[in-house]
Amino acid sequence: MTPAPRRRLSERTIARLPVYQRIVDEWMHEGRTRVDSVSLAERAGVTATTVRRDLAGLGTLGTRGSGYDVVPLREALAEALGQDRSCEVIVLGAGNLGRALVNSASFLPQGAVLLGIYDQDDAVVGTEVGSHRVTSVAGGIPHADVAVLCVPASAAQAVADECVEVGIRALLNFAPRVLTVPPGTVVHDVDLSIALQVLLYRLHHGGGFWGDLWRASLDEAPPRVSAPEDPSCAVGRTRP
Amino acid sequence: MTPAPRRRLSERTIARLPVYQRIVDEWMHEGRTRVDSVSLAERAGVTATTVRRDLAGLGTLGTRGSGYDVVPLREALAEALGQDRSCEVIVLGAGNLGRALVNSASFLPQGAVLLGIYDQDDAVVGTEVGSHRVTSVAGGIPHADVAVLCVPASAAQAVADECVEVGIRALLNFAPRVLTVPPGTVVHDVDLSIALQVLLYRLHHGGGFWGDLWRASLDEAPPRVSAPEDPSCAVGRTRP
DNA sequence: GGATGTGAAGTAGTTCACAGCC
DNA sequence: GGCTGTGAACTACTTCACATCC
Repeated sequence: MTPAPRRRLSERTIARLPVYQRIVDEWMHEGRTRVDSVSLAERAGVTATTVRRDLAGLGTLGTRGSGYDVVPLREALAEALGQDRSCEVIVLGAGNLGRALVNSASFLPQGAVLLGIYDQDDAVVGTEVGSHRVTSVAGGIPHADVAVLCVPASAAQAVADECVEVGIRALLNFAPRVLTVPPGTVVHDVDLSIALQVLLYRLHHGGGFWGDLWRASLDEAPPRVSAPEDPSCAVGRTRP
Repeated sequence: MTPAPRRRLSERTIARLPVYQRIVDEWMHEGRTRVDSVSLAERAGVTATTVRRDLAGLGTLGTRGSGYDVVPLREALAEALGQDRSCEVIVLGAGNLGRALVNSASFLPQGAVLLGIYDQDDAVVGTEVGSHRVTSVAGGIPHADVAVLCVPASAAQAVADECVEVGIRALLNFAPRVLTVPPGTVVHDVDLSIALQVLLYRLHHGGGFWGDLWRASLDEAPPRVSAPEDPSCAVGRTRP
C-alpha cells in the first residue's frame, strides 16, 4: 500500500497530521467513508488549501471530484507518523504532569509503548497511575527510545544528562528550561507557561495579531479561519 | 522608561520572550548585571542574531560593545508581555493536568491572578490544590479574563461555549480537540500529544529534519544550535 | 576591540488561482 | 458540477554580513 513518494514533510505539516488523524478517526467510527478537504479543514482550524497540500505530501490519496476515502487516508497518516514502528517510552517524574500524561488516553500514539513511570521521591514510588505503578529511579534510569521529562526545572538538565548516559536518544522535555544535549540526541522542549503568555499578549493587544486588522474593518463577517497558525507554545531545539 | 517604539512583535518572537525572561531572571538573581546576545542565545537554544532582532523589537536596550543591562532588559521583557497589566485566570477541570498547572510556580506570569480551579465532579470538589480549593462548577462558570480548559476532549466544546456565554474572551485549551468559538474570542489550542508525535517523527527519520543534512557530512563538529526552531507542539487558532 | 542593530538575501510556509480529473 | 493537486505569488521568519557606536 501507499506508493508514497515519501517526500520529506515540512515541520508544520507534521504537527498538523495528528490533528487530521484524530478527526478522521472520529469520523471513521461514526461510519463516514469519505472526507473532503473543506470539512476537514474547518474541523482542524486551518484552510482547505493547507489540508490538501499536507495530504498531497503523503502520496496520491484523494480522488478529484469526491474527496478522500477514510480508510486509506487513516492508513497513510499513521504511516507518515511512523505509527507502524514500535517505540518504547518512559515518563520521568510522577508529579501531576507525569500522571496526567500517563492517564491520558491520547498521549501515546499507536506504536508507542509506555514502559513505566519513574520518580525519585519515595513518597510516590509504589503508587498507581493508570495501569502503571510508579517505580523508583534509584537503580538508575532504564533504557528506552524516548524519555518524557516531567521533573522540576532545577533537576531537568541533570536528568537529561543521565538519559543521554544510558543511551536514550530522544527527549521530550516539559520542564520550563531549555536543555542542552550532545549531538546524536533529539530534544524537544515544551513549555506550558508560554502558551498562556502568548494568549495574554494577544488579549492585551486587542484580540491578537489579526485582531487589529479586523478592527479596521469590523463591520461584521468574521474572516474565515485563515489565521496564519502556529502560536508556537513550544520552544524546540534539535541536535542529532 | 522604555521609549519603546512599540512595534508589533512577530508571533515567534513573542513565544521566545518568556524564555529570555526566565533566563535573565535567573542571572539577575545570581547577581549578573550585564548580558550579551551570544550567551543568552546559547542558553535559550537560538542564534545570537535572533536574540538581537527579538530584543531590538522592544526598543533600544542594548549598548554596542557591551551588551544589555539586565534590569532594564527584564523590565522591557515584562512590559512587552503585558505583565504590568493584571489579568484574572480560572482553571476549568481539576484532573491531573489542571492540578499540575495550578501547582506549577511558573505557569502564571506576573500580572496574572488565579481566581480558582473548578470541576464538575463532586469527588474532587473541595479538595486542595496548592493554595486553592476546587470549587464546584454547578453554579455556573464564573467570569474571568482567561479560562484554561483542562477538561476531557468530549466536554471541551460545551465548556468553551459556556465560557463564551459568560463573557470570557480568551481560552487556553488543553483538550485534544480544536475548538470553535464565535468572533470576538481568542482561542489557543495546545495539544500535548502532538509534541510526542513530532519527536517520534524526527526519531524515525534519522534524528530529524536537520539530521539528514548532517548525516551527509558527519565528520564531527556538531553544527551550532542553529536549528530552525518551532516544533509547533500546538495548533493554534484565533478569531477576534 | 567588541558588542549591538539592521538592510539585504535566503528559507519556510501559506494562500491564490486554476488546471486536471472524476 | 465538484473537488483535488500544484505552479506561482505572497507572507513570515531567519541568517548573513556589515555599518555603527561605545
